[in-house]
Amino acid sequence: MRNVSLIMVTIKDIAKYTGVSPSTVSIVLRGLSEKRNISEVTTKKVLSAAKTLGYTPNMQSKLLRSNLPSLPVITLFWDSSARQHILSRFLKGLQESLINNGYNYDLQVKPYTLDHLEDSMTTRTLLGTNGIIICNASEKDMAFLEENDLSVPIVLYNRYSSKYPTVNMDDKEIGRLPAEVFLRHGKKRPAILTSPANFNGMNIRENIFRYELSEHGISDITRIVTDDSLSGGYKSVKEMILNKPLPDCVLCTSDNIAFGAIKAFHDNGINIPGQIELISIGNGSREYEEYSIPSLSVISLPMEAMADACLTRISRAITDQNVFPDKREFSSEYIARESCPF
Amino acid sequence: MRNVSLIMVTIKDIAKYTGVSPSTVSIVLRGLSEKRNISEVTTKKVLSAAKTLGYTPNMQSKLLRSNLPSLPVITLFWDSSARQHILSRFLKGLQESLINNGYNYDLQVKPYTLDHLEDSMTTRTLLGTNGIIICNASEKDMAFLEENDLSVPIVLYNRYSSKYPTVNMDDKEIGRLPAEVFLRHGKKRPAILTSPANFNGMNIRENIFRYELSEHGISDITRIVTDDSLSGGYKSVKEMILNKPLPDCVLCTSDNIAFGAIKAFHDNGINIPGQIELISIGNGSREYEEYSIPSLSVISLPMEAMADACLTRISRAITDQNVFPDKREFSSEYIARESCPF
DNA sequence: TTGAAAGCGCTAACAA
DNA sequence: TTGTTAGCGCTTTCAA
Repeated sequence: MRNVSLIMVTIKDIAKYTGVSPSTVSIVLRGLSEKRNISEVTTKKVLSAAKTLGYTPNMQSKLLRSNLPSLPVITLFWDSSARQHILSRFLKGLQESLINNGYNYDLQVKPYTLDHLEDSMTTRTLLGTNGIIICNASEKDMAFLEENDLSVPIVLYNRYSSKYPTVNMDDKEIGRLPAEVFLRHGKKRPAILTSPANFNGMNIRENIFRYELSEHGISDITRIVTDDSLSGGYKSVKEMILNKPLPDCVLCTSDNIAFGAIKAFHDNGINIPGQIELISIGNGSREYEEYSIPSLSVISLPMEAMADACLTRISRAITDQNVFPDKREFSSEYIARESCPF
Repeated sequence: MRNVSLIMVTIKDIAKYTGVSPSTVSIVLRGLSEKRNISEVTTKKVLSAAKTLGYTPNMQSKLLRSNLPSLPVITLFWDSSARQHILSRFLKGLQESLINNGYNYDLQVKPYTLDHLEDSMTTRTLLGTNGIIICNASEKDMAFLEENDLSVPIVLYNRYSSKYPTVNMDDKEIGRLPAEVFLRHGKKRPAILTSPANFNGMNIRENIFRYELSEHGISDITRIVTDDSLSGGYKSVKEMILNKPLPDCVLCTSDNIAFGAIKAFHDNGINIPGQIELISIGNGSREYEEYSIPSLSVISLPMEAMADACLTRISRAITDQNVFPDKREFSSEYIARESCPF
């Protein structure tokens, strides 16, 4: 559509093109012609040149020249395909952390497409930021991060790495807790509704879940893989219903899947928790969990605390220069609500 | 906590402090000591000086110096207290628009606190961006925008102004549509669950809703104001139930309120849509509307198209210099689902 | 009414 | 092993 030349047009170019000096161009472009007594002829000449050449001001230069104290910039790379509510929870956590810790940073969010982190991490972006928090990197994105030496401090949220500081939840615990609940309730026929594992923590969670159950003689677990969405959860339950016997308890690996599943059970006259108890790995919004029908029992993830931990680490990396990749792991807890009481 | 000096420490300062030249400092700080044969003594001296002085690199300078073609930056100012899912819908809309139109922009999101847009729009931020999209500005934020002449092109989402280009939905239509549905269904005792109007469109919607109903002899409308959240919706319905007679139809001004209301009706054994029909102004996620129990009938807002329109306007403002404040208004539609069929 | 020169913080080339 | 110099794009004196 638009012709984007790779070499940017500068004030100098306009000056050369019109035959006036750079300073005059600068004055005109900032709308100060009148105040500075620039002739109308010159003004028009410059403005039209700017348009034809496709001038866009270089904001770095303006900033540099402005001599304003430049706050360090922290960039949050966010997988924009993530349909969950996490972003708002995470952002809120970050902002609270900024305030509580008295940090003085300029926070910005850069959406990126899963598997294409590399494309978003241009040299320009790297040069333009003092610290980076990366959320939900895919395996492919992780490979990129592991293989390349980026010049900016990076903290990984919910991923493991020996190269970068990481902030995680205890995935083993996340798998163990729901198993314990189901066992305590004497359940015998569990099912797990999950989406393709786009990070290894998901495998760990599921494996520990299975392991704990198998330790108590339960090894026949219905497993349905779908996409991480409400429609995915809905479809997988419909599929489940075709294959009797029904499970007596279900673990959903995300709130999206859980809400879809609940709707499907409801539509088919299956009572939650009467016939089937349901627990979700609570990666969504608290309120949406509390006000669903029935309200959703979850393994609650400490998103806000994790956001704070990410910020602390990045801040440390920015102030101290040399940082070793530490691993912070947060604990989760079971929150019993209607879909699986106690 | 941390001592943030307002004047930033530069490489020059470190040079003066350590008695070596700026270039040496630069080399050391970028970890090139070995490659460039800088002595260990100097290296250590510089690094420790950087730490004690609290040096953070000025990224503008790095960028400027790097000579990389600088993509124009578009900043999305987002009210971070907004609990809705809109951000993800809006962002997705923006990104699709970027791709579809072949725009070459660097997109960034800046969260801000409602009523405090002013604080986020620092000179620095303004200088650092080529175009701004502002979402959900409060009345106070709007006053700030109207009173000040900012140097960067701005487009307003979901707000009106004679100063800036705006992208809106047709608020009259949004008020009219649900009224028409309820009238068509022969409803007599409507209620409206709403939150404090933080922009005038909300008043317009409600006034037209009331007007349309009054035109058909219905002027006794239950009205409950609560906060825009699920708990708000829940509370307001509990309050409503105390004051018999119950309405026979309810308009919720946001999905959050609607979901809370639905839960409250459910908990009190009131059938939706059997006893009460419910319509929401659908500012949330499509999927969450579709898979709620019952699924939510909404006035559907064309978020993605609006995001595209915002981007088009900003792009136009960036390329052409002089732009007049046009007003684009999008049409909404009624989507019938279970909570109010037909 | 316009232009020349200096400098914001940083780095690369070259000199010492 | 380190320093000097020039220049990225822009704006602000000051001079013409």
